[in-house]
Amino acid sequence: MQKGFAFTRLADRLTSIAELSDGDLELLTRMSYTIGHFTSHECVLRKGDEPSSCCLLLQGYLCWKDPASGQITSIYVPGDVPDLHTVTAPQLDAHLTALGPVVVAFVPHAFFHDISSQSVNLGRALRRLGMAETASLRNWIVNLGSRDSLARVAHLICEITVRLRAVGLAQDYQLPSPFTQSDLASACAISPVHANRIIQDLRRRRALQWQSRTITITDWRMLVHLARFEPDYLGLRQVAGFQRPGSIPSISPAETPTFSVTP
Amino acid sequence: MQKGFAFTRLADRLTSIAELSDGDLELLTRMSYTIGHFTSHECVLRKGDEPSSCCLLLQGYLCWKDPASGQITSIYVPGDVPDLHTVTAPQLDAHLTALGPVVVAFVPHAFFHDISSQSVNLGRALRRLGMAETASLRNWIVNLGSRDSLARVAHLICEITVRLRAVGLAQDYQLPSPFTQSDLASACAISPVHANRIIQDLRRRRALQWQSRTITITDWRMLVHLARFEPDYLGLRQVAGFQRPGSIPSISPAETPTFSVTP
DNA sequence: CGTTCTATTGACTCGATTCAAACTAAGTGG
DNA sequence: CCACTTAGTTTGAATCGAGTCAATAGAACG
Repeated sequence: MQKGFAFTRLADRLTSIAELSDGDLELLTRMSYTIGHFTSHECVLRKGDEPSSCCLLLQGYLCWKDPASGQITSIYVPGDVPDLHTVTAPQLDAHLTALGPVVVAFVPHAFFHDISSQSVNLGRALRRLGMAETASLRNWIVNLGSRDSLARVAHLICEITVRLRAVGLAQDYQLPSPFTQSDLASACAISPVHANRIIQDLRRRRALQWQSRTITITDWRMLVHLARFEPDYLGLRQVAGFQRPGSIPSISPAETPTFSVTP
Repeated sequence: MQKGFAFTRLADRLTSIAELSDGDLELLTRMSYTIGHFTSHECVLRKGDEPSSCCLLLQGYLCWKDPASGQITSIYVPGDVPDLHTVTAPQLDAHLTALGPVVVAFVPHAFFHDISSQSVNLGRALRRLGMAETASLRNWIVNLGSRDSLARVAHLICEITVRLRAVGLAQDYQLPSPFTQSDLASACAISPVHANRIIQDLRRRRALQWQSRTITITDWRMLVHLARFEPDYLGLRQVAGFQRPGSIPSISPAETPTFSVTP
């Protein structure tokens, strides 16, 4: 992993939700961190911990998991800082768990204090990062509450795809899926058996493939439609294939790829 | 409604999650606001609005409601500021709706800017308010995802009760319920018919009464047990009848009232 | 005093869970 | 490199919680 990788991840993520100046980027390069590696289902942080640094996710997926029920309450992609809130309130009320192999950068709380005091703009960007999280939680409540299991699974896959693409990953609508179907089930609040049936359904509809730990979306439009996915809530400045309300549509239709079904 | 009522509500709420100095309280008294009244199911704010003030709830209940599905994603009690996040990102992605008659104070964004720049302590208290909200959302995901409908309803009632008591209301375990059973159903993601059956079940178990727009909890322990309610996530400094982990139990058992069943 | 909203009840249906078993892929150590 | 072990996926059958529909009863409101 090349030097400055952590910087790139964080810069990409912040840029996806806010405009950063050259000065802001310069501040970000001063980030100090230590690297951590974790294997699937390993706890990066445990309920009750009071860390003095934050986890910047560099590679793989993390999730918050309620220890008592096993319910997953949110999922993170590279560039995310799942425990950013520990800067203000350190105590954790859930396990931060790896979904597949994971690489993180532990960044001292002080860094986030420093950059928000040195740049109003970065401070706001970090607050927006937190608010994007809140919006995402609300959206997930709507999902669990109002959509059937097919739509839930489709929605989760749509969300992960768009978030990966927002930081330059999954450009070709292929995403690593190192997590198990049971993990997916825990996120969608359905049984593992049912999750499997839903995935088979999505395969049968030729919306996606899922093999050798990779999901390949073969019909993005169908998936979006099944999920009734509207990515506004993610707070992203642009989403390929979607127009933000009130902004001038600047993305050509060609940006939404048309897939051929290759068996 | 007496003068300074809005101050009292906000001060009580902030005190429930953080210690405030006399100077902090002095700052709070400088709050300027205008009063608004709303009737049941009326929208206080609508999706897409970009308000320049926040809603401090003085009386009644408010909720965020997803317009498309009708799903309620969170409920607020007096002292709460449901749209505090609009200070940083004004655009709303849901309707803020009254559950029964409501009185709010509209407080300019500037006030919150001012107090957080003038008192580090108040700034942190406001951030904690936001984080209590996030924790609450996560908890609600766990509810929808992992508990059956009886536990969900019981949990919601437990949460509302504890939050009311944290700001000095519902001292006698009686709480106003100006909302309908359908509202409750929308929050718990169950059908109105089923909500009704759950409530009857709770009545049959003699856990509570619900009549003339009032809920009377007749067996708090049973309700807590049915809900598997653990109020840590609310971030309150003290909860009567519960000990905070790591703190010295300072509340005598007598603080948890034993109820006689009065038919 | 009727109109409207809310609560209640029963019958039927269906999506999703559970249980159990078989099958496959992925490690691990001899 | 194979035999063994473990983790993950797939399938079918039985069951159950919750939803829907429809009709009635009751409370609140103008």
